[in-house]
Amino acid sequence: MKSRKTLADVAAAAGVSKMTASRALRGDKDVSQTNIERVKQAARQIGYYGNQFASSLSSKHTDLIGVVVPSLSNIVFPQVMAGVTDALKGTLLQPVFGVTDYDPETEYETLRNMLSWRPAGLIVTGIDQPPETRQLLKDAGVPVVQIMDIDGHPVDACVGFSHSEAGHDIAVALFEAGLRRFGYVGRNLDKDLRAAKRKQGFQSALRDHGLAFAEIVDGPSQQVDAAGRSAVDCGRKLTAALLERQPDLDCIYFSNDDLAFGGLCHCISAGISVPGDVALAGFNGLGLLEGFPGKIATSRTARKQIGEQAARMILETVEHSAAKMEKLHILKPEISLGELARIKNKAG
Amino acid sequence: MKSRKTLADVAAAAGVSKMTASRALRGDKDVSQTNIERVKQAARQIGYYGNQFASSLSSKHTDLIGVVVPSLSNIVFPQVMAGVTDALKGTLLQPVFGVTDYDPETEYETLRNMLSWRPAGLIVTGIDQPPETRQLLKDAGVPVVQIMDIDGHPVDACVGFSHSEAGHDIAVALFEAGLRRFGYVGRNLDKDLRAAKRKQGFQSALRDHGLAFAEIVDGPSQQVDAAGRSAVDCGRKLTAALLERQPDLDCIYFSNDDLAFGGLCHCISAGISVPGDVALAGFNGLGLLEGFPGKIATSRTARKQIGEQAARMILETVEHSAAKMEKLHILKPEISLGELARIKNKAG
DNA sequence: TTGAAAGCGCTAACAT
DNA sequence: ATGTTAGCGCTTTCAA
Repeated sequence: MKSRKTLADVAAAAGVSKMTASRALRGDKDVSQTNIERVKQAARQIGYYGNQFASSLSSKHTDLIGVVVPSLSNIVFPQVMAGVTDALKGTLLQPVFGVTDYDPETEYETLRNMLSWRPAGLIVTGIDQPPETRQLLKDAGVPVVQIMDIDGHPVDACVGFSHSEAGHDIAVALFEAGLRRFGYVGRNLDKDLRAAKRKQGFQSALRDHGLAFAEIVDGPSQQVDAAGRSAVDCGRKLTAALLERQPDLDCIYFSNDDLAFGGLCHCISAGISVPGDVALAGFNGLGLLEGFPGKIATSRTARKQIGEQAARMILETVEHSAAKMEKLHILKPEISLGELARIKNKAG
Repeated sequence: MKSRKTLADVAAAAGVSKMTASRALRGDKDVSQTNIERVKQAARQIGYYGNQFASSLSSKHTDLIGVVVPSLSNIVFPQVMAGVTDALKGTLLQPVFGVTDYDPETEYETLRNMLSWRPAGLIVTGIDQPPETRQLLKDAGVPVVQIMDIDGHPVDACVGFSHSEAGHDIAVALFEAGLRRFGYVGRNLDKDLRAAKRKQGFQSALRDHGLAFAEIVDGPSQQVDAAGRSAVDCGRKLTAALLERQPDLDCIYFSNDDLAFGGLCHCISAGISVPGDVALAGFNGLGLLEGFPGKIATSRTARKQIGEQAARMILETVEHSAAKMEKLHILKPEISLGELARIKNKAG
């Protein structure tokens, strides 16, 4: 850290005391108009831009909101981050992002590190942190919002929806559309707990109708490669493998839209009609699906809004200092059946 | 910022002085093994995790690397961020991200704000910052690496490639594959300077062969909507519009892969053979394309590697303190013609 | 409306 | 190997 212009330099240049300079720059009242201008101009002239360390150390106060996400490879999380960023725009707070790679140990370390920056609030993805991490969050002494999942016990506040319910609901919708022979394509389920919950919810709904997945294909849990390949491609390959083993499926549920879209790509290449021969269902409602509108059923998640809402909840708590934060905010995904809806109506 | 455990608490709990506690926690040598353990255990027991403000203020040193990207909606930038994160993993440095929404004013403010955190280095997307921003970067007194573009004058170091050359090169490759009637589909060109450079390079190459775009379609420059829709969808619609006006095109160049993929989706739905009836070319080499391997020609950019390389360059400068940083690192995109290559060989 | 003094929690530099 | 002293640059508090 190179030493640079300090408040003292500004004060000297403006011919006032450090305190007056400090007050003028922060917009404190009780500073004469003359001095405000004099100080601000001096600051600009000598290229002064403050020192957050000194400021925060002295004031015991920061404007940082720590945001922890599992991955940057899945576009969903950058979208959450964008939501947080947008909601914080124009406020004094600013987000600081951390990435865990779906690794609990990394998550713990990331949080410890964030706490050493004394953030004004914390937004953490997921609700199933290990005990030690939960303890860290509880003791943090700042508002904590867990996002994306509500199936479990939040440390404090929580924004998201139930993934097992989401899986359950789309299974019901697909069943009611007349589909009976289900297959499943997933990936990374050992680490992606929320995807696992969806699968489980789906299975439970099938059980209620005396059904089960006819076949399950699981992809590798390794990260996407450097070029970002793989999610769609993986879906394509797994779908090909699944349909080879079980050609008479009438519906495949995927752990997300990327995989489902890969499945669609396979079907188109192989001349399989979708959803006529086989229906495909994914999860998230990504822009990807707009390429073939209505071809893939999905649950549209409000991920950007989740980020916004979480940020707003922290904002409120910080501003009203009293803990008036709502503890639970559900943004339930909306099911979109696409072309299946027509088929369903015809059938019904 | 709530007041929490301090070094003094740890020292008291361990029965040593603050200095010994400080040294023990930071892994300084010249501390007895007994005390190291005593202090570390005391720290864990009382839940101490340091105060970066005090530490950095005192030591005049930070571990922060500021990383500024224009957008989170375009998966390319999260991939760059992932590269930076990976390269910094295991080092003492850590990234802090800022987003500009392609707005120069926001970029300036973001950088000012980052500088108030006295980062050890800065990674900034793009090379065409306005004069005031350039000045800020020059005066920052920390290593600065501009990424993704080398067409211009870097403030200091630079990692990326020439976009005009990239546009030029793929135009040549497509020309040599026998294509002659070119159309163009772009979006956001007023703000995305690099996309504009590619288009310009493409046009220049066409001119060299006495050709020009037969038709150009420009999409809206607004951001993607909340659900992340739009990039692929926009490509689909623009392609439909373009082909309606100019049905005899034999190739369409898109400002990126998302749009190109949308174009492919349109062609498949409309029964247009790709690349037989019309060839499509995009830019980036996204995972998207794996859905229909080889259907879309593209320039594969090494965006994750660019992030990694930029981070490594800053690491080196920081570690060797002397400015031994290489000033220019080119990671040229690799052209992939896909199925066009076969056609080309047949033709040649 | 302004300024002087004190101290935030830590570490560098100098003792011992 | 350990402790003491003196700040880092700012803001809070109190006095004028």
